[in-house]
Amino acid sequence: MPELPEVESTANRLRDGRPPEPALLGKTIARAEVYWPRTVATPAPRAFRQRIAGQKVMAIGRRAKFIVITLSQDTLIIHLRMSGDVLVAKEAKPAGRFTRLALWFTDGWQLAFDDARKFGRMWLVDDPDSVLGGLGPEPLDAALTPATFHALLAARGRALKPLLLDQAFIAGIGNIYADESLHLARLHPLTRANSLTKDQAAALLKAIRKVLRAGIRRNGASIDWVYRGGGYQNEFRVYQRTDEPCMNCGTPVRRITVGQRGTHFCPTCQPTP
DNA sequence: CACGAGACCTGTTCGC
DNA sequence: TGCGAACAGGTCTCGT
Repeated sequence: MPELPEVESTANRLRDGRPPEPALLGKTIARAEVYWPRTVATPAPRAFRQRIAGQKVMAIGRRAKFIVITLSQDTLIIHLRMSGDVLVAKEAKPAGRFTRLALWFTDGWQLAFDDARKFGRMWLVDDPDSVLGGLGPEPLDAALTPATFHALLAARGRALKPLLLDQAFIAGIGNIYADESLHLARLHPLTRANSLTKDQAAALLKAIRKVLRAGIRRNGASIDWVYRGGGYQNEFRVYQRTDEPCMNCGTPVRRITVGQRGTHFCPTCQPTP
């Protein structure tokens, strides 16, 4: 489901609250229940329940597509993968059909992790780097300059689309924002990374930032039942617009498969390399 | 290192 | 209406 903008929006919602949901910041976890054991990547579910009880929520943020919840002792890291969602509800709310894990706070609220496809994962670790250590740079971090980005691209012979999806290369971009970025930058998804000029690399970075920021502004994209509340789907340039006219030139948007992912592009604006 | 295929999972939508 | 195929905001692992 979620990419950087959706995870950012979700992390903000948990941290600050979004009526009627209260903020989780400052709450203390009373207990946890694990309904689908594989949801907890580490430690084992039993140890997870014991360790997390009594810990207080000190901070909530995002790194790549991970929600990072800093607790008084450990760090709770959540990845929603394709269909995960976190819901804050009153204690009385029973576990739903898709609830894989729940945390109850001492003040009577609960955090439910729902995930139809069971791909989502959680880690409770004392060193967040043990989970997040291998990630590439944050695309919105000003420390990533156009020159640096060009150098990173120049070192890779891969096609742009799979490279943008590689979280070790750059963090947080998924299938939607990869396609949207490449269209905005007018680059074909199969263009080799090391063939980009300095200007093209700068344009790609700029496009990535523009679509991610627009996504965040709209609270992410909601394209089916999985993630709700976003509005960015109304601004899609190519994603899920197969055969519809390109907004630049009117050419029908084409859909191909790249690295087993549906890939949308305009054959005119993004000519074959 | 690059790349494709298969796993992990279940729900919705599409085509006949 | 029914039924199978295709498809889905992700990532890991294995073989070439």
